[in-house]
Amino acid sequence: MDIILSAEQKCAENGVKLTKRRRQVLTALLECNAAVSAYELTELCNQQGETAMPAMSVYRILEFLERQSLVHRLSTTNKYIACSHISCDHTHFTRPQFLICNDCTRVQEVDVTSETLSAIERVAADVGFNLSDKQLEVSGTCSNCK
Amino acid sequence: MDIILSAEQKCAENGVKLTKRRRQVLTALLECNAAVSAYELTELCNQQGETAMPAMSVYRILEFLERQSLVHRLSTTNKYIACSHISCDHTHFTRPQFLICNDCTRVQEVDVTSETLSAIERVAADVGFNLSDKQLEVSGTCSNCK
DNA sequence: ATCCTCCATGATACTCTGTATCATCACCGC
DNA sequence: GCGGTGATGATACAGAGTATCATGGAGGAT
Repeated sequence: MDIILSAEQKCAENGVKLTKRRRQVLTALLECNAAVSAYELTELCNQQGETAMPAMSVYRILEFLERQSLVHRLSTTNKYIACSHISCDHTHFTRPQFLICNDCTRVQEVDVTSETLSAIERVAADVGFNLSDKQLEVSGTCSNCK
Repeated sequence: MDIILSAEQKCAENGVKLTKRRRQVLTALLECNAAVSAYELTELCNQQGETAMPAMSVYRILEFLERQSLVHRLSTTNKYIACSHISCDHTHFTRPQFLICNDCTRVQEVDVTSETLSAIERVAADVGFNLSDKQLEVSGTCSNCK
């Protein structure tokens, strides 16, 4: 698991710590390799875990991991997914974009061209909006489920 | 309120009825002129209402109104907003797009060019996704809140 | 080493959101 | 009137997320 090592390093750079509990949550999320809700993740932690993981902690830890860009929160489904760029040195200059499969709930992190994003930005500017959060979440059907 | 008349007409065309209760919910949503949650809308109905409006009914009625394209559901915030095109003959050839203000929660329904949408579609196709629901919800700061 | 402080975690209770289910009611065609 | 169909009422419950206070543990200053 050198993804965890990369994550630890990133945290260190930001002056925060990837504690045992946080590592446990991140590991579980990486292993399930899907978008899961906070409660599903709680169960996953408890299945493999020695000591019980309270849901409250999972919420707090997910919030922490999101601030470190180690996980992403999908607001359309209220689920969380591990960032696919933890171990590479990818920095999110644009916000991450997601394709969500309606059938199997698989999630794919993708890159939308900056032209597309700025096109959306222009439409927003026309009606006086400043876009803050440029994360797009679009649902559809993935290749497996067609 | 000739918006209600237009809504009634649309329903009639689809062979369904805009009952008293449904009209009541739609009217409340139109009057508050904002995106509100199902429970907030329930309260609004009960404030002005003669007979109590149960939350369960509001959920059912919102689902109905959404099928008739009279209201839109914002999945990022779990809120509902009246369609801004009820009384004009606008048909949603593309799915509606929304800008959501983080500060005042104001929502603006906008039109994104079909080129932009197809750019997103292309990115999706590259990784094997078929987009089903092309509704975009992007958050930012509106002109009033800058 | 000891104490203190700060932050992470544990534990509990509660509110808000949404759904399942069954009963009742109103309208419409026959 | 009768029966069928769809809308609404009522209740209970499951799930999601938050508030709050207590406890624990690593690190820093003395």
